[in-house]
This record gives sequence, C-alpha cells and structure tokens, in this order.
Amino acid sequence: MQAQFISIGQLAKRTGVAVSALRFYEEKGLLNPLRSGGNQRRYLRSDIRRVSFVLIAQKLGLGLAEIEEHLAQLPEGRNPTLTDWQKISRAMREQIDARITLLNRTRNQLDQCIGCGCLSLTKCQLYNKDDKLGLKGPGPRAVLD
Amino acid sequence: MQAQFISIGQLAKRTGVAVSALRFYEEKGLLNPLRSGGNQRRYLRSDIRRVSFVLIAQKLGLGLAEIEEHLAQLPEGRNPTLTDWQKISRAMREQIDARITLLNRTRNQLDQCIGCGCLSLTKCQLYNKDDKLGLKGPGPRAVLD
DNA sequence: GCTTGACCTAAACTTAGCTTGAGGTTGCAT
DNA sequence: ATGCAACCTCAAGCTAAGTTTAGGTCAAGC
Repeated sequence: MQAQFISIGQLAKRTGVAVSALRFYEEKGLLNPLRSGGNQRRYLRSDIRRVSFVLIAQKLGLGLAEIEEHLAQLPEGRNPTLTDWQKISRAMREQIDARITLLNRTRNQLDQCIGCGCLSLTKCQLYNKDDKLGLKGPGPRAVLD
Repeated sequence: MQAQFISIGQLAKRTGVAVSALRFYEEKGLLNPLRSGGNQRRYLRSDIRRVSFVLIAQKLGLGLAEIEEHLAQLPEGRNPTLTDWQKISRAMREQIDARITLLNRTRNQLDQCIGCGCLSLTKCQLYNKDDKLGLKGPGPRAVLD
C-alpha cells in the first residue's frame, strides 16, 4: 500500500507546480500540510486534488484569494468526498458563467462601435464604468475600483 | 474654434484616466504627446480616442503591451480616420473571440468534472497544459509559459 | 510682483503571484 | 558514517499597472 503522506517534491511532481509555488500557496492559506519530525512538509494525497483545483480555478480567472474562499468550504482535516468537490465546482461554475456573460456583452458593444467608428466617451456604451469585467488581480485598480 | 492641442489635465478629465496614468502610458509608448515651450505635454484631440481605445482593450483583458501593438498600426502623426479605427477594432475582436472560446471550453470541461468529480491530473481534460487561457499580465507565469 | 493651481521629473511604494538566492538541516542509500 | 539530494527559512527580486511623494517649474489672475 502507498504511504499515507507525500513530500513537497512529490506533490510538485504530481501537479506540475513548482515547490516554491506550493510553499507560497501555503503562505496564502491554500494548503495546510503537517510536518515530519524533522520539520519537513507532509501532504495528504487528497492535496493533489486540492492543488489541481487551484490550477483549474486560476485558468478560469480567479485569484488566489477567491480560490481560498472556495477551498475553505471543504471539510477541515478529513479527506473531501466527491460530493464536497461537486458542490464547490458548481459554485465556481456560476462565477465563470458571469464572467463569460460580461465578456460577451463587452464584445457585442465593441461590434456596435466598429459599425459607427465612434470610440467616443460621450456616445459609446463601452464606457459604462459600472460594467466592469471581473478581471481580478493587478490591473488598473484606480479605474476599476 | 477649439484649440488644436489639449493639456494632460484636460485629457485626464475627458477620459477619466488619472494624470499619473497618462504619463505612465507615455512611458509604455501608448501616447506620444508634443511639448510646449515650457516643456508641458500637448496632446492631439484624437488622443482622447486613443486613450478610450486603451480603456476598452483593457476591459477585454488585453495588457498594455498588446494594446500598444494594436495602436502601432495607426498612422504616425496624422489623425486616424474612421477606417483606421475600424480596422484595429476588428483585429481586436478576433482576440476577444478567441478568449471567449477558450473560457467556454474550460467551463464545459468543468461541467464534465462536476459529473465525475474526478479533478484528477491523469484523467481530467482540464489539465491539458496547452489549453491555456489568454490571461495576460501577472499570474502563474512559470505554469503558463 | 506674487500667489496659486496645473504641470514637470525621478524615485519609491503597492498588489498578485511567484522565483531566486543564501545559508542551514534531513533523510536515505551506500 | 558519509555523502548528497531534497528539504527548511527568510529575504530580496521580478512583472504589471499604476499611485504616491518630494522637490521644483510654469502660467494666469489679482
């Protein structure tokens, strides 16, 4: 039978995420490994799935802070069940749906602007400030906030 | 008749972009104002449109470097015509279309994963590395590149 | 002629998501 | 028991897209 815990190097190999990134995720609260006698990190096998989830969520445009909120819904300590994962995936689906909708809307407005060639702050719908895309992370914060 | 040139403060007011950001855009090559006798920036009225374009492109998720490439296609010196703007808008539309397509694909794959609850690196389609989203800017560079 | 607001440069600070480096420890195989 | 890879911490550095601060100049009204 396989060992119950895996090292950081093994987790890195299984997920394709750099060791330094895994430590960084821990700092951000996304992972909570145990420690060996010699102070080395010991991960649960289910943490592979946890990291995988992070990768997917990032692909969908979520920031680590948002991802952490999702992960926080998983049971502390015990291995998450299939149902646990399905619940959290569904919640995420809604976020990504909203994001796609906004992107589509913006694109359609661009289409209109191509027609009129306006690009004018006073006329063009594109400049509606409240209609911000859910682009998190670095960006024109002063403009979007 | 209106003055031919506008100051940085006026450009800021017209576009809603902070003065500091306008200077920053210039550093990045997005704007090339002339200078007054007293070394103050003097913008063309058409620069309002130029900045507007930057705002839209950012909404669509493009980074400043990408935006600069688009803007570089505009005629140097003379005021861009409606046709100029339409050409560049159309090019951008393609980028955004591609982005939406990828987002949709990723979401559909997430749907499958909700069904199977797998989230497994070995089985799940979601982990196809080449299928990266066009999320530019800061992010997991080592993973995406 | 003087004050005030808009403008100038240069450099430092911010957040997100990491990587890199320095210097030290652990754990496994020979 | 020794050697070496893998691990540890802490600090500094990187990019994007700006903002903030400090110290100085310009232009206009009174």
